[in-house]
Amino acid sequence: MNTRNSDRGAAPARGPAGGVVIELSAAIVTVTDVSPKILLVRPPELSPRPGLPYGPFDPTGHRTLEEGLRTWVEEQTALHLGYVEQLYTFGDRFRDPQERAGGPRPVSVGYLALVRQTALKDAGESSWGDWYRYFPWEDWRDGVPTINDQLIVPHLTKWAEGAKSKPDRSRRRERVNLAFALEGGSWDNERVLDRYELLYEAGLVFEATLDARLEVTADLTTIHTHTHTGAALTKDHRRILATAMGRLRAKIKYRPVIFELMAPTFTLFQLQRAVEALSGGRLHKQNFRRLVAQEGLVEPTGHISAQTGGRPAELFRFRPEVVHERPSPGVRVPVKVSKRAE
Amino acid sequence: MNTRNSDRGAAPARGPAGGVVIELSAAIVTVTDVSPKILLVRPPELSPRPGLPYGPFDPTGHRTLEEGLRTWVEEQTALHLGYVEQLYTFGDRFRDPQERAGGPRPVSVGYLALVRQTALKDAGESSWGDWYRYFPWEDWRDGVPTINDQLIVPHLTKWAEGAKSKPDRSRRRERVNLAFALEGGSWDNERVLDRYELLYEAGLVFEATLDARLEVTADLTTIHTHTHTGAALTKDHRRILATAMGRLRAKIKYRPVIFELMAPTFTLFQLQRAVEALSGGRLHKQNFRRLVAQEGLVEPTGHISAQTGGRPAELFRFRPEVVHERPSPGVRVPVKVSKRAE
DNA sequence: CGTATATATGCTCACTTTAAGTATAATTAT
DNA sequence: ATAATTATACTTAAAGTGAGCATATATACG
Repeated sequence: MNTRNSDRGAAPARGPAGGVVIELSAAIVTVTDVSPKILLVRPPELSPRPGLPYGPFDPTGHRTLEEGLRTWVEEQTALHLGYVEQLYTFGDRFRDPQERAGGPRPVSVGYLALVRQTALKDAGESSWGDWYRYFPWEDWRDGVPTINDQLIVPHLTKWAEGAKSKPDRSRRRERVNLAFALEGGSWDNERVLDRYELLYEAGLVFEATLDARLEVTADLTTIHTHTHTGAALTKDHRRILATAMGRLRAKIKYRPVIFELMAPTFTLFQLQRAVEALSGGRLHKQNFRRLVAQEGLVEPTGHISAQTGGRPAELFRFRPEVVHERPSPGVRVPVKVSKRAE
Repeated sequence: MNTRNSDRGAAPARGPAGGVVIELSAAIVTVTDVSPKILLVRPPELSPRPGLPYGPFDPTGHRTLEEGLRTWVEEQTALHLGYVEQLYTFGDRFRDPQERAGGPRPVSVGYLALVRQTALKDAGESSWGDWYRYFPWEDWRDGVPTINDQLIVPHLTKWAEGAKSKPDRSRRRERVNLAFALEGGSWDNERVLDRYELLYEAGLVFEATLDARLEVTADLTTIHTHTHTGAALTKDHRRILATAMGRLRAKIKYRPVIFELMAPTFTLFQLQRAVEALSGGRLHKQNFRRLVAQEGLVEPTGHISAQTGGRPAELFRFRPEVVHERPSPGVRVPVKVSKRAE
């Protein structure tokens, strides 16, 4: 694999100083067994942090934005992208610190891409990382992450109370309650971006303190490195990843995209593990099988799996016809949070 | 109001020939009584068709894309935008015919904006148009539109059978069935874009035949003007509007955005009419009130409305607290299609 | 004044869906 | 053998949904 960060090679789309340059960035996701993975590339010279792969948009060569994305991804990696979906276009000033040095304004069109678990090794400049390494507070499969109660919620509460005006305080408090399921609220696993932005604003993620330092208005008393609130990525790539996670978590509920990540045949438990990995919660096993069966999402192959300790399971395959039968076929399961050790 | 199409005035973001220029286009939506409205501007010199308002993105002046949009909209119109949401970034080659004449590649970041029904008259170069004028096949409030059965479905079926290869035919047939609820399928009011793209590919909308003519590969035997399949808009603006409609129809089901379009107080029937207008279907009145009540979306004001023939109705207001109580508060109503005269 | 008509609102009821659990089957590890 | 592990069938209580009936309060019009 030869994924390269396009800091070298963006020339075709680079405008004049004061101009605009369009990047196409990709959150390329896969799932191996119980772990959701994101493709990351080695950091460019300036930054010690890894980042999402991205490439330039070539207005003379690329017929569409998506074609542009597919082209450079498949050129630079051995990956064939299956499902591809545009996420959001990011254009905040200084999302790339380079801009401060007089570079052009980089506007990034973010994409979500799904690839099946491959035998690809981490090679060259790219590697697969568990996405909860960057979002530890999002993994509720083993109960509420300790970091939430012990670090994040206390800090966010303090941050909320630290606002200057009273309405500001109340607004901050409400945002924190809503995003982190305080005061009787329930955890919404799709609000990944909301939560990241709160942490950013409160200075609890490394990117925030770095950006603040560059603005020379930093309050350096509360620097938190990646050891506390997940590993950092370059520029605003963690924000893009948050957008991708939220979108994917939402999408599996009403479109059969989960099967873009599965092998051609699979056991129901493997399917459940994949959904749980992406959703960050646990599912009720018996209800899960009833659901996928009665939604017509899968059909039995007749074969049974190689045993993995316990009664052998039947192998299933995706039923593509479901798309024509139901209005919005997906794994519409209530992702329940398991109470842990308490 | 002084909305201007930015064909005049896009200079700040215009790159060199072969470069990229970023436009910010807005689907500005409101609802008056029973009619969903979209803000349109007078066509630029070249086109006889109206279009969405759009303006340039100024990389030196605008801090964020959304700020850029708000800035030029509020400069050029008297409108204060309330809810604003990024939709999609459109970058297909030749989405603007000007590009063929050697202009820069225009990439358009589309936004959905909601404004309350205002007393604003159609004035100057902009006007409010009922969005079903451009999508007559989407309005099922009085049963399935005649155009669907009498014109669209027969033509699309013929188009599907006209594909060269057998798998192509089958793919086309499936897309048509799914999008237009054929063969026992149910109408999904969110698939606005899917349907528009089918009509475009089949050459049933005016834009398609125009674009084809410009490519000089047109089959001009099947030109359909706006009288048959809705009025046309400039460039790809009908596609952008389709995206906005689909997104809005989806969003009202799980976010209380409908209240961005209502007056501060309203009767439940007015609220129902607004939802029906956007959704393009009818709702069961009694269940609708039960739903908005038990979801906690509204609260009574104690006042009653000025009568409009019939028993006076109580006035309600939005309950903003609902956002903190439920995971995804919205008007999650089954938009049923009323069977008409059959 | 009385009747038709229109809208508003409360309530019932059958049916479906959902969350959660019990029970049992078929395998591996020790 | 026995414990542990995974698979799968079935039950049940609670909640939600779709449809309709009944009644209340207004206007329009003879």
